Amino acid sequence: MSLRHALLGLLSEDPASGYDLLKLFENSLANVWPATQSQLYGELGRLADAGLITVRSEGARGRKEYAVTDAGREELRHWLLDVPPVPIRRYDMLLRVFFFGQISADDAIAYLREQQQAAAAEGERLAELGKMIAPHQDNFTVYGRLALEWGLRSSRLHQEWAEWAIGEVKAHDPAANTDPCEPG
Amino acid sequence: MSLRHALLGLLSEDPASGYDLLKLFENSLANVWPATQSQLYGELGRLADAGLITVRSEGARGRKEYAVTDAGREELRHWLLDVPPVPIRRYDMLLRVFFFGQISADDAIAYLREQQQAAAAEGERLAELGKMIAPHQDNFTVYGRLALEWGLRSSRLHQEWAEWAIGEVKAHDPAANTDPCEPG
DNA sequence: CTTCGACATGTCACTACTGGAATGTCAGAG
DNA sequence: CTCTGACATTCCAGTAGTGACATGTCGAAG
Repeated sequence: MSLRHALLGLLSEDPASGYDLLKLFENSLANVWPATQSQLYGELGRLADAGLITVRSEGARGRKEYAVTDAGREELRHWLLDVPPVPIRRYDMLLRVFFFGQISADDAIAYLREQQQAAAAEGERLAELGKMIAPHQDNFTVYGRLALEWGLRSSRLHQEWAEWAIGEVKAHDPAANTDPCEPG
Repeated sequence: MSLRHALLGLLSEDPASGYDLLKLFENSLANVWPATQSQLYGELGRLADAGLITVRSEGARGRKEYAVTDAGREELRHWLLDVPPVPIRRYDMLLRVFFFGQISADDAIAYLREQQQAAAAEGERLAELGKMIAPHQDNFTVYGRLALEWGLRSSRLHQEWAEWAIGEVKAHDPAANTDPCEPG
């Protein structure tokens, strides 16, 4: 139920509509907790039903501006301080590695190279994102940078690991010949 | 739908029953793709319906030993070679970081320290796991070690990042006093 | 005045995953 | 002979997440 708290957290900084929140999400929270539009609106409804947020005003085009209530703020604090975060470890990418025995060493290496490149691209994307966001502004941005740094380090880890893993696969099957520098 | 392929992959090495697979999962795939018992049995049924696996024999206590079919092996290869892995990025732990503005710097630092310790513990667990599994044996074990190394590096990343983040939080709020070495 | 794009919300069917309960078998220890 | 624990499967209700579709408003450009 983290989306619930993500919304509560965003609304704690500033009141906003579902549409606003969707936009805010895009280059911040979506990087650590993606959500679709339908999920977001649904959760806002449930949050309002539970009294954790309220419709502070209704604007043009059916716009509903939500604001967090005292109960909501309390719930957010409780989540931040008392609820241990659940480590989510589902790595499609690593799952495949277990089954490298089913494909050739060359195919395995090609796979790892693709992963390395994907990680590099992700690193670039995050670096770009870092340049885009203003120097500091609000709390949200300041602390978001901590998460961004995590992403940058993670991207580096992926690249280095892939490099290492390619070496391992080659060591395990010396016949593999994807390196153009070493002719047979 | 990765569980489907995880099962196909396991059965590609050796035929097994649902119960066997559940055990196999525990200290291997569960680290990169957890699954509950109900999910596993359900998926086996669907896999059999789809003709990707078959019941090769029925033993005592209703035991059904499944084996992968040619279609199943083909599906596994296809998944490994042609389907790009979906990066899953849902980090409850990082989500909370965005909302550090809602709690005190001391609380934020305490949170980061807990994360650091959790990562250290996870590292230990994986190191233990590495000692437990036999030197090499089958393909599955050999390549599983690549995933294990990823876990070890990831654990180190978490620890180092947490250390760094604590420094950042302190720099942002110099009043924070959780470091016993620097008296006020 | 029309059309287009941004604003804005809601709903639906589907899949994946969680957690728990129910049911039963078989081998070995006492 | 009985009990326990490992073996073994099935079902179910509930939640979270996905992707697509439906609906409608408003301002500005042409």
